[in-house]
Amino acid sequence: MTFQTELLQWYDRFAAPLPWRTTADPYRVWLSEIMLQQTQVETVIPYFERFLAAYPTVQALADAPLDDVLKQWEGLGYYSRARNLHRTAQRVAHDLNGQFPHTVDGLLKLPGIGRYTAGAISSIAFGQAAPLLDGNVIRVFARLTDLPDDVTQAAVKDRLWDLAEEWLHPERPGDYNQALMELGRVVCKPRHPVCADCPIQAHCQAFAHSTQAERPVKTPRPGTPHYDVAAGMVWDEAGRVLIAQRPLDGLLGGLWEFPGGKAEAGEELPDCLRRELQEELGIEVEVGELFTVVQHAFTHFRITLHAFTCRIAQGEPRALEVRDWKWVLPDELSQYSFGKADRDVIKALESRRGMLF
DNA sequence: AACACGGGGGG
DNA sequence: CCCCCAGTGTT
Repeated sequence: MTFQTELLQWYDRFAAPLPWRTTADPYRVWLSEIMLQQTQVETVIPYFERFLAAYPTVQALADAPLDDVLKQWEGLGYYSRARNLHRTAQRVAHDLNGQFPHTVDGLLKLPGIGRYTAGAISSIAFGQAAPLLDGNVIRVFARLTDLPDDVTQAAVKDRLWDLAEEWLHPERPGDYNQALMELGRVVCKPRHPVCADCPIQAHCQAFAHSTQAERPVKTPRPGTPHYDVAAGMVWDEAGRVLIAQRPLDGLLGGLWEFPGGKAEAGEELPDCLRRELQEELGIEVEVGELFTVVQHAFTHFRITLHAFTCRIAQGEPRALEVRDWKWVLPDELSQYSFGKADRDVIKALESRRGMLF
């Protein structure tokens, strides 16, 4: 029996009842696939449920303000996904008569849909014979073939894409693709693969050679740099705090923050904060006490965020290097989307306010 | 081809 | 602390 047949039999018996598997509705398949990019299944499930309740159709999503969509996305990361999701919803709703393209080539034209996601939607929602390759499939294939090559190299990935196409199950491409990924998630795991439970163990070259732990081969990534960041909690006479919205492009694009920025080499944090608030908002501030300190790790660097209490000494805020700014009451902060580090600052604010009474 | 882009989970 | 994750877009 071919490994494809055995894999599908296993999938038919043991497939997890994930919320996006209840129907083949292209909208649900698309939404789940965008959320699942670089994000684990367990993390996605609650976001998917909430998002679908807020926006039951692609039309509803297209009609929503981007700020609301970003608020729904808050905490999921890679916020360009939310911006592209919104753009694609508007394209589908307004230009494509509410219908997603069925083919890989058609889907690839939409923002946020690359080779993987186009293959996933095309095969799962529309039954097209389209291959896909993600981190799970790379690992499964690298072990099946006991691949000694570095899978972080583009040429090696190209060969794995060829393999994905060659090995595709023509009658059930969507189920086969999902079965491969599910096998990688629950059995052929990165560490401690459960080979005893593997339905295609008999086909696995790495199992035969006992090299599972050494596959796939990857070049280690370099260590991440660290930065100190100063942020201002600028208060006015009415007890409101100043928040700024980041530009749409770049890190945490479109999210709100307590304004500030990275300290330059040798720069004192209060000096850094005064400089940043002058550059971004055109205000002169008086920097007060250190309110709280938060550690946070991004993919490519780590930060220590130092949040200072401030007051405006001179000037009114202007949107010089920010998309927008607002004075808000502490109770209103929950209406805006923030990155994790700033949410930790807000958490410290809430716990300290509770202690006052 | 290399890099930017979040955050949570697990060893 | 490290690595991993249902990748995409830009340069």
